[in-house]
Amino acid sequence: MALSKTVAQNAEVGRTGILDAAALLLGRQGYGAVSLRMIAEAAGIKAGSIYYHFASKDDIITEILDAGIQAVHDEVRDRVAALSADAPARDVFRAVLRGHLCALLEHGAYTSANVRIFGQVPPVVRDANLPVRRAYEAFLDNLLSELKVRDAIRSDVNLPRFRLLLIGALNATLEWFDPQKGSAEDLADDYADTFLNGILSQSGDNT
Amino acid sequence: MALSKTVAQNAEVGRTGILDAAALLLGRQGYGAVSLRMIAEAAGIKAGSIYYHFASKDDIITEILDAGIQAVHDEVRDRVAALSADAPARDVFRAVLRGHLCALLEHGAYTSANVRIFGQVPPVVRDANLPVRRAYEAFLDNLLSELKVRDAIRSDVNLPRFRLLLIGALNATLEWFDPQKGSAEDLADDYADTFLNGILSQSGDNT
DNA sequence: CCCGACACCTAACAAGTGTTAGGTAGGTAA
DNA sequence: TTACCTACCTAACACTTGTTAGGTGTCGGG
Repeated sequence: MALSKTVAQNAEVGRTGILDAAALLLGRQGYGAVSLRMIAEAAGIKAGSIYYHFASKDDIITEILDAGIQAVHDEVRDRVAALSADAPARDVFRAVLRGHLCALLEHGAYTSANVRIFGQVPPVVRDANLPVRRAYEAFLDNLLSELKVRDAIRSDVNLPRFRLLLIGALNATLEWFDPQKGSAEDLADDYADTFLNGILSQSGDNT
Repeated sequence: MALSKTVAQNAEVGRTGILDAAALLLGRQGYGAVSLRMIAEAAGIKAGSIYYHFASKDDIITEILDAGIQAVHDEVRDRVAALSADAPARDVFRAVLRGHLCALLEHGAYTSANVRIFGQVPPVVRDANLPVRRAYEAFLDNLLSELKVRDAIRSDVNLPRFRLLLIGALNATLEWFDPQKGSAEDLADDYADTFLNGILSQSGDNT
């Protein structure tokens, strides 16, 4: 049966083929709407065959969730590392937002899947994803507190809470972002300005 | 069968009893995880009986989604209307955030349900909810553009985009907010300060 | 040539899904 | 009393779900 290679639209097969197909479907349709038979068809195989590579559906989900976080984490880490050690706070903050948004919006079926389905999966799966998630959060907290020590961020800003605000706003872009109406990097820069400077005009009637 | 009134924990019965039970479950477990039999049991009736009040499961969902948006819209509108016409921009903005967050986090099984499941429901149901959703968005856009005309918001702020950023950040609080660690109003004020002033320190090394 | 190992398939399983048809108890009105 | 309406219940329908057991073809190594 080596002739039926180019089934459907997915050239990749095997373990990674299943994961790729599943991530794509989950990111688009959500956890509950995607069945193993859908994943199998998208990957070009039959439902039962999935169990040769994975022990259960939750097994697939777990792996996708972890890979999703890891992808953003890596992207952000690399972009920040590429800056010189004494880069201005503005540039560091921009790099974080650019990395997160690009990983989420441009590449990253896994990242999209994570943001979309994390709130829908059974508790067991969610818990399995927490360590990777916590690692990324800790990374961001460290980065932000460095900026605070440098006196670039106001001292009255509650950092863990701001991190939640930030990630929430960034992940929400997934619901409406349209790559044809502007790049993810431009959006990131715009968001960065808003977070850094606020929306209040300096000259206004502000008490 | 008038004696089996106080079944389970739900005193309300009939149409609104079903809606209340469904909203509570949907807000906690998500769309895919909640079945009609679960809703029925929580409402103290049997699954088939639901079809006396509703034509389908999607019918229930649609009604809950609409009520969820309407609740936030009303709360925000009332709080803003309670201010004097020439109230400072800061206060108007605070009122918006307080209204939205209180409706979402304190009262409002319907609101929580909306935020949680909107991304998971079938397209037909989502489309049915769009008009109410658009009305709230238009209301916010009007409010923000008034503040801009008053020269309280910087002229280079892209308002529709900022509204998306704002709502995204507010709705995301649902995932982590814990009422025992602080009130929704305090959180709203904190968020308002961040959005209005930004996080950048004035004295810093900012180019 | 034979032997496994690999990567898949077929067919079925029990359980759960939304949904429907038809029945029934209790109250109201004539 | 009779008739009717409301608000439920029972029992089943066709279907989908995750999962499993056992079978099949292909391929490289001995």
